[in-house]
Amino acid sequence: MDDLEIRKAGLKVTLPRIKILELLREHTDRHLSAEDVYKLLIGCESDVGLATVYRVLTQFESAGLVKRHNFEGGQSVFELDRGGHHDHIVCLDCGHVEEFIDEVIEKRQRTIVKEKGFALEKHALILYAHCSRGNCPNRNR
Amino acid sequence: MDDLEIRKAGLKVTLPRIKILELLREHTDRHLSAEDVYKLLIGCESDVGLATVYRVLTQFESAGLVKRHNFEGGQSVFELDRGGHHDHIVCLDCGHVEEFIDEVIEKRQRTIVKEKGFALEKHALILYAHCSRGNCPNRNR
DNA sequence: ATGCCTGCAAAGCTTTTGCAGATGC
DNA sequence: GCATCTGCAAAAGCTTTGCAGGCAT
Repeated sequence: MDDLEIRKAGLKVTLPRIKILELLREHTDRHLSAEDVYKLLIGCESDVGLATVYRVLTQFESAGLVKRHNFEGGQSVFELDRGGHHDHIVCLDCGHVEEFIDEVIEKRQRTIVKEKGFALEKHALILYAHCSRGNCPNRNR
Repeated sequence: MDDLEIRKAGLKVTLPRIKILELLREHTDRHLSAEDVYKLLIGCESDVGLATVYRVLTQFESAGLVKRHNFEGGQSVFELDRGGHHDHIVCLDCGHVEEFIDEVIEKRQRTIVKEKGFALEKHALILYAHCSRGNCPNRNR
């Protein structure tokens, strides 16, 4: 089914693209940086260049397959775009990402922006936190 | 009075530091990148190196005089830290920054994080928007 | 006088780009 | 077969660091 999504995006179905999409599907618990994807591909015996990873991720972003986020720490991270908007809780210890959406917050945002005389385009809400009691369920990185 | 703040931070009172603090005070409507500060200093006949700007801003950040934000676009931007926490509305056209704080949103955030079993450390909420009807009051950059 | 600061240049990181060869369609 | 894609290497931004001289105290 990966093929179809890639094809729909107007891109040729190549091994790097299939692999990268696959990886993103497998890691929904933690958003991956380009470097992460690159290392995972190397571990998978797949021989893909870092430049290609960046190119593919950027293309996927343009195609709406993927969303790019700028969490703290310089590196961009990527997640599969499954349509619905949501915000993020990021664990500062393990990088685990939890998604949420809260209508109360969404509504307040719209109200605030309107009050100030702006037209809201998009927003980024990231809650930096620690997994409960230090025993992170996902403690890599 | 700049002198006092710098001294309180345990830093020597030097021209670059005074100038940079001064600039940050003058530009509260738009957060400045290190590059912005550098260019403004050059325009002010002050001859300060870019590396020094970065160093001073980082020192100010450690001292709690300044806050660093990662808005979209790779570059970090800096604002004077006047104590209270607040979130930001950033105009995508002109870079104008409006601050706000909303207790409803703050409270919801705490609730959500607790529900998910995390301990909130901090958060970043940025609303990207357009100034009303395209006639940005501040349309530099 | 001493130790902290500064400017310059060089290096570090993440990300992008140019190009020749490879591959999908 | 042709256009698109890939890997490599080089380059491009932003930021940090090493070092020798300069300045605040």
